[in-house]
Amino acid sequence: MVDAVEPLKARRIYLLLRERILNGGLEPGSRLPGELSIAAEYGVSRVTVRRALDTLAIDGLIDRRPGSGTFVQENSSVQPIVADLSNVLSHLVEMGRRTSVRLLSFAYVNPSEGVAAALGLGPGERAQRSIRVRLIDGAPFSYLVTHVPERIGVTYSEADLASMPLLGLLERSGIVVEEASQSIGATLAGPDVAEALALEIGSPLLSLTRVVWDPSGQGVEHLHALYRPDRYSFHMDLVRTGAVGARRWNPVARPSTAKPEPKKRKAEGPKSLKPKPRPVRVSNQRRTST
Amino acid sequence: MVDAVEPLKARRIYLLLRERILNGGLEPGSRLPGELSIAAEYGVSRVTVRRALDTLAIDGLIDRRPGSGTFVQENSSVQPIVADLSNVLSHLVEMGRRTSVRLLSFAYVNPSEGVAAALGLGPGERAQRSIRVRLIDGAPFSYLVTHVPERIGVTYSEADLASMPLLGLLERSGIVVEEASQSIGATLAGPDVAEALALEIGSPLLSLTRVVWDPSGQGVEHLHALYRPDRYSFHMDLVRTGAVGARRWNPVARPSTAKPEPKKRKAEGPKSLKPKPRPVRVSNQRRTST
DNA sequence: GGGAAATGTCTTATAAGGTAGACAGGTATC
DNA sequence: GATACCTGTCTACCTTATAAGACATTTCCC
Repeated sequence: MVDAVEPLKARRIYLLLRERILNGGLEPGSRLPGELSIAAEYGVSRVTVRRALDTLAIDGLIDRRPGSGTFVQENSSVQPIVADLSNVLSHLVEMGRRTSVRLLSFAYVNPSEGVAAALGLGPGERAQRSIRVRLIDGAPFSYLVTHVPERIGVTYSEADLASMPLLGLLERSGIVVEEASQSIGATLAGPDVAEALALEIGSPLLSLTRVVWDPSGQGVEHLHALYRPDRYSFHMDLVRTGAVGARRWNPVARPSTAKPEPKKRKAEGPKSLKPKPRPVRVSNQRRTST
Repeated sequence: MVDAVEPLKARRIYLLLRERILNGGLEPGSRLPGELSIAAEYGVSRVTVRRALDTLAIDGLIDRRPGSGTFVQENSSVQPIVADLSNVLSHLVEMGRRTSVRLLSFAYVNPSEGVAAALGLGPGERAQRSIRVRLIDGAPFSYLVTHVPERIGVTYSEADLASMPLLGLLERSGIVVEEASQSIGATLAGPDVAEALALEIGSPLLSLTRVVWDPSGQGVEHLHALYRPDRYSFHMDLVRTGAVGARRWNPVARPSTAKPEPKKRKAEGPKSLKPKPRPVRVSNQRRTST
């Protein structure tokens, strides 16, 4: 993993400045150093700096004022959809009306080894694979690849899938859904995903893999989801439990309909990570995509 | 998709392929598509694909056999550390002995507005900022930027921070830690983070922002963490609860010492998402990485 | 008003990255 | 053995990124 080559200075400057804006010391509304200063600081030409600034401007992170300077945009942090982790799925169920779905693919296939094993399928057993894109206000934010055992998949139609959440379809079909296991990672957008989510190839994505079982331990759904981190992120509240020496965090399970805090709070509560809209900006930045 | 400029294709292809090998559908031992296929798939020339493959070969991830093809190296899939989400922090506490820490930065600074607001600091109040990198077996996997109110930060030393988890230090200092709130997203590695984590610039990262409060609602820690997704990921088990019509998922709180499944299971349990590798090979995996 | 400093817009030149194609040689399959 | 497909290698050409300036225009401050 030797980095060898040293190209793409503009991108490097872009990422560097973006980091400084998002997490670093640069406050919203403050002025960046002049283009010549930045160029000198990083040892590149002014053209290169300008290219980086161009990208930042497209991202909406900066405001360039001729004669004055370049300023950090006030509202530079776009609010992503926030999914409460203890409630991910019903969250989507509730969103069913506010979001729309595009069904990109629907077929019965021989699943990959990983999927077959996760669902507990025997060799040669087929699965229904669907690829969907969810949009909110017309803007795509998630790319979902689901696998369902064939015998379960046939209980609903392609049209059903395009209009209802998959989990709802399963339960409508009498499938009892009891347990699930999921893991969260990050990855890059490949060509097809990038196109479906209106992103550049190589943009960062949140990835979630989930397997859902019925009470008998039979896998009923395998989901591989990719989310645009600027439009979707996971959130959870935790409470400290356990005796000293064996303390740990437990997630707070909220009622499915989001309610205000039951607890009193002095300064800033867990809910108010993004506190009252002062004339300033807030901490919990979300990254933009290239 | 405003593509504008699109440089550094080789590196991008490299990262995408690497992602597919490490987390995606490409099984060890399986053959990659031909160089021409890859070139067509990503819309680049064969030379560019070869450059990416060259780097992958240097990384030891692939094995190129003239006449046959390019194959995924058998031992290429590194098992990432899996953090149970309901237990993230104590997980780190337990890991305290197995991992090492490099303290990159330690200072008292005027925090950014976002951090100040999250911690409930008044104007002008300073915070201790530390930047640490955690390594496991000498390999870095996380980049941690923490802010602690100055009056709390002074209760431990710089050396303490380099040797003990921050949360442990806080509790040792008598701080009662009760609630936390965190959100998870994804981003790209900037120059400094890339170097600290031994990554290429532009590699995908898991990002976690957490704020911890004491019982009075006073913020005691603000954490901004970046994780290498190939070495660290979040995992959680969920159970379905609630009456029909208001069903939702609840996280399963496990004992802090990881125990085996209490439940019987027929086919595949939640633990075995990545089951035994069979001697078979899966040929064409289209989807991008996990 | 004048001047300093900032961005916006050019130009010219060089370096680096990427494209297109051809060809050699290996490997597997029928 | 014939064939198809693969990697390895090379050449020539094109496009893009970067550098180093010059110059105009705007804004702000004295």
